[in-house]
Amino acid sequence: MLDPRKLHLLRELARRGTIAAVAEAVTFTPSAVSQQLSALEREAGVPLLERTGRTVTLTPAGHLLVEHAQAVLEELERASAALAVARGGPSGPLRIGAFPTAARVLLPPALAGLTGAHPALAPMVSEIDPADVSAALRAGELDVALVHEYDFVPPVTDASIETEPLFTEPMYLTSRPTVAEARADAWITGKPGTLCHTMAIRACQAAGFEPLVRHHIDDFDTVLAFAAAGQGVALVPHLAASDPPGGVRLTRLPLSRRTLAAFRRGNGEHPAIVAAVAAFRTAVSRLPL
Amino acid sequence: MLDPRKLHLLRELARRGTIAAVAEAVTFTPSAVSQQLSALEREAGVPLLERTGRTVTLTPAGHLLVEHAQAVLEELERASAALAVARGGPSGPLRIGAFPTAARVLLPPALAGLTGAHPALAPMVSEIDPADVSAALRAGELDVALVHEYDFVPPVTDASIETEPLFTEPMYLTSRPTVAEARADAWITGKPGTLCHTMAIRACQAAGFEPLVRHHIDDFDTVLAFAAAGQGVALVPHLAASDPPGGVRLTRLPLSRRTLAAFRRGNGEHPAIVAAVAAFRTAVSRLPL
DNA sequence: TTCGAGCTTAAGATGAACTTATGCTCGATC
DNA sequence: GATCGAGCATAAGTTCATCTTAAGCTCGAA
Repeated sequence: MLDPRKLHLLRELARRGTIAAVAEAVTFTPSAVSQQLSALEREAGVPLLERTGRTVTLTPAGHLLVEHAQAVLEELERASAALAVARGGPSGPLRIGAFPTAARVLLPPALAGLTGAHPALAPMVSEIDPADVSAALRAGELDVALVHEYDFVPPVTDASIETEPLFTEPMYLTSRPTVAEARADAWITGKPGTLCHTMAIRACQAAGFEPLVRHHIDDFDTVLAFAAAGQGVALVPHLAASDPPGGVRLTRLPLSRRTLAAFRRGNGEHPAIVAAVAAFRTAVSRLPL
Repeated sequence: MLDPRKLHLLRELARRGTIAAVAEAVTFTPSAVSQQLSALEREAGVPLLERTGRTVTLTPAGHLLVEHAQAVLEELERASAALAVARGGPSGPLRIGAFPTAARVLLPPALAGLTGAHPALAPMVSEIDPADVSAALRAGELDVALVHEYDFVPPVTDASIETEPLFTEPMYLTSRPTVAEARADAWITGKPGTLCHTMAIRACQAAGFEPLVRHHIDDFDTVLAFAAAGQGVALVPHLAASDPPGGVRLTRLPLSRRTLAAFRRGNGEHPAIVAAVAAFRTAVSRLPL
């Protein structure tokens, strides 16, 4: 019988590309991952990995098996969710990931509602950029996460991750009426690698120029403080723009940001996930949108 | 992560009813099965088995998990079948089960065709009564089996077994023109527990009487020899009735028997299964029906 | 050429899973 | 109503898979 643990490693290899990265994701040594994949290959009776020097690539058979691995792991996830239902209501630890603004604005009321309704539930929050969420979910480091998508930035499609939209908010530009007019300005964006950084670059490119990025700051309150001090222009979402510091003009742009809840496919019926998404929704409904 | 090996044991327990029977089916000791199921229960965090004295019963949660176990094991079966395809064509051992008449009439030409077309395939045949087939398939003792169904005998429905119909043949009665007229005769049926035995009993009950069973014989050639010797009446299928011994009158009845190929659900795309069913079909097409 | 990143293999340690042995519960039998 | 056997659980020990550590190999970059 094929071992789902090995199938999981194979799937991670397909996503991350190197054995070392897989090992880091599952907190094994590369040696262990290598051995497990070799064993899987032996059981499969057909080469799954192609070793060329110090790199590995999946063979067509390897890719095929990844598809099936996906289906197997999804069914196992469903089975676990069904057991959680049988255990009776949400309980135990629930690891929540959230981008910083959500952690500040959305999570406090959501968590209050969540633990109020389900005292046995122990939510644990980690700040995490949306770009890293799907890997963290797959690795089992998170159970549910708040992520966002921007226009211009294609949403990450991952067969093993499912999302539920929560709300949409408009984006604002500081100091200038349009992005095009900020062509010569210094820009304040998120740190490289974050979605916010990508979003700002793409928005400027869409307006026909490459932005001059001077500051990399993730926290929108700090961003606004910098803008108020004349240190540059920035794009901020509605939620972060409700109470701008003095001297900061905000112009609403025809650009929006969608916030979603993400979780492992097959885990959507898990009572803790259901409860968390419900709590997110009621918190959203009380947001100043 | 839930262990599919343990899920398999739970599914077998649901089918067979006792831990001892499961242990026998998988050639473990009852102790091992008991320990594995206890471990599964611990991981599930909810009681799956109810122990009352020396018997175990599945709880509702246990039954629920069996449903999911079924789905998981089916996906694993699919993955294995996909790997067999990737290995390139049918090869290796293929364990075939067949009821005696099929083993004699159908399998010799079918196996000749099969090994002719796929020399790397090593078919291994075991005679087995259709009543025992699904258990043997689930336990992995067989990969594919020839079974039959009778009118009057409801087909065994097993969520983990899939069937493909091969052909239908009429049934014949020895010595008498109708079943009702054999009310007072001595009957020759299959051994108790076999489908043929059940079928004969039910056919007589449908005609309004309980048969007087004197002989229990599975082999239809022997049955016909007994009938020729005046030892009783019997129901025989068309395939076994092509060359009746002298003195045996055969009357065709409005009663039929269906022969099917059975295999584990999810395994239907396995190249060896595909090849075997194809070989069965060509052998059937050359049968005197 | 050297360094480092990445993969593999060998060898040892750890833990899961099996067997054997034993005890318990309960229904059937004498 | 004692005994027997079927059925399950627990304890203890063994075996085997799986992990880590350690070392070696390959290849691209400095």
